[in-house]
Amino acid sequence: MKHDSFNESVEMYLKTVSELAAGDGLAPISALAQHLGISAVSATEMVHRLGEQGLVDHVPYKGVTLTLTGAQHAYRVIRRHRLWECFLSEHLGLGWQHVHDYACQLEHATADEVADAVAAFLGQPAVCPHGNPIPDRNGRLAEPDDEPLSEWRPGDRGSLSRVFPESFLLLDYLAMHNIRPGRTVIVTELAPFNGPMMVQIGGLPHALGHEIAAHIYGIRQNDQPI
Amino acid sequence: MKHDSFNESVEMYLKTVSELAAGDGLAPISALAQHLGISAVSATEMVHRLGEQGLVDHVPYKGVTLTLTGAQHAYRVIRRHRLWECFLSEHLGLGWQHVHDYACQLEHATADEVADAVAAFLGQPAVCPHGNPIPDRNGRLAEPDDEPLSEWRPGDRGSLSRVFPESFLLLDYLAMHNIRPGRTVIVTELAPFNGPMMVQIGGLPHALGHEIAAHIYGIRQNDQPI
DNA sequence: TAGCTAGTTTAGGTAAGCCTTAAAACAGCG
DNA sequence: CGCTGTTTTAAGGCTTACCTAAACTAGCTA
Ligand SMILES: [Mn+2]
Ligand SMILES: [Mn+2]
Ligand SMILES: [Mn+2]
Ligand SMILES: [Mn+2]
Repeated sequence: MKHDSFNESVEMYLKTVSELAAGDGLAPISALAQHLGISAVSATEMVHRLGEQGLVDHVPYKGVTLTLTGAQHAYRVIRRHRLWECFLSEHLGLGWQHVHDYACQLEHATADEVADAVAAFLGQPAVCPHGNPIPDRNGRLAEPDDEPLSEWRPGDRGSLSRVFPESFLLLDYLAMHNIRPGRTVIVTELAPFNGPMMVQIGGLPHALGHEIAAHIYGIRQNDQPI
Repeated sequence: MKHDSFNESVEMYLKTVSELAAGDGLAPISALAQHLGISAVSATEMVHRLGEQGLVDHVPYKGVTLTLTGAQHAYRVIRRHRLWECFLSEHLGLGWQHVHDYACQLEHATADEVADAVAAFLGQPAVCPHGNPIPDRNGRLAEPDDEPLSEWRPGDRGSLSRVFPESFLLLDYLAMHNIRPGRTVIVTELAPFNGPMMVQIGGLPHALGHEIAAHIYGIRQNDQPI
């Protein structure tokens, strides 16, 4: 193994590819660029460098995937990120919507020994405050089997599991409306003409736009009693 | 106020100037360069840049001091550093000699709100695990009135207050010999020909070289009972 | 099937922070 | 006053991570 730690920039690329490729498996460079707030040209360039280092595979004009090595490093960063989120939220009392950004800084400045010690301090938590699973120290990540609310249908009921991907604007909105993992949810109506999804969360009615519904995941339990 | 946060490089320069200028008030560029592990030419270059930004004053051929603005930023970094040290050492159980280096990474990735929350979590500690004072949120630092052991004379007694400046090799050595703030100390002998200083620390005899004795501070209490 | 367009890639360029080597300027000392 | 070692300037380069402008696909649409 040549490198063992990378700089912030590389880590953010790997993390972002991992997030964007979570669904279809191929992260378009434009999405990468947009997500990282840089130009597509710069992203292409960086992807080449990462490719030379064996961290990503690039299919020209199609997109980027992580290699095994790349994925391992990405998961290490994600682990540190989510562990810090737990600490900041549970022990420092910082706001649910803020800890994501604070952790995004700390994740690049955390030695593995520190991450392990934080994990022990927290009691080896399984998920971050936003419900996303925390990889173990070997970079193994339990893929949750929930579904975005956008795929639920009227009548479906269950409980919210996570918000993904996380972004301040979305988290802030959800915090304001008291929407978070653990809350019960019932889909009451799907407005026509691609309109919003009407739901009840924790007993209160909400209208969720497409964007939002696609980023909130839940576990359907239609057979459960109300 | 133009900037509010700086990058790691700038922060390390400011912090290092603050440390080196702690005594005489003027940090020679050569010392800066050596401490940061870069060439003197590069350090000069960077000092110019920092000067243009109003963070340091440079007296050619003499050395560098912090401006008021520069000092404030330096103390903010030092505050974050020492707060993290407390947390890592007291709550995560990481070794006294290791936390300095871990904190040196975290100090550049910590928002002020996080630092304040850490301080509150820790109960507003006054000193780091190595005995050095923690600046308050306004960057005010209580200068301790202790003296390096190198200035003590045979017969002097008191208690260790701090290790300064901190470096892994020194801290590791001290940890190995159970020498740390709070321990009682008695100077028993000063070996001739500039030899080592013989002391008793926590009841055990030690021979301290010049380097080391100059970096360990204590408060003399010759009038105290043994 | 040719043409368009959105997305992608290449070409060429910038700034920060580093580097080395060499020459010039200075401080402190004898 | 002149020597000597330290400090600074000068010159030329390197790497990383960005940029804009221009050329180029891929894949659809007419
Ligand atoms: Mn980050
Ligand atoms: Mn999270
Ligand atoms: Mn540092
Ligand atoms: Mn310390």
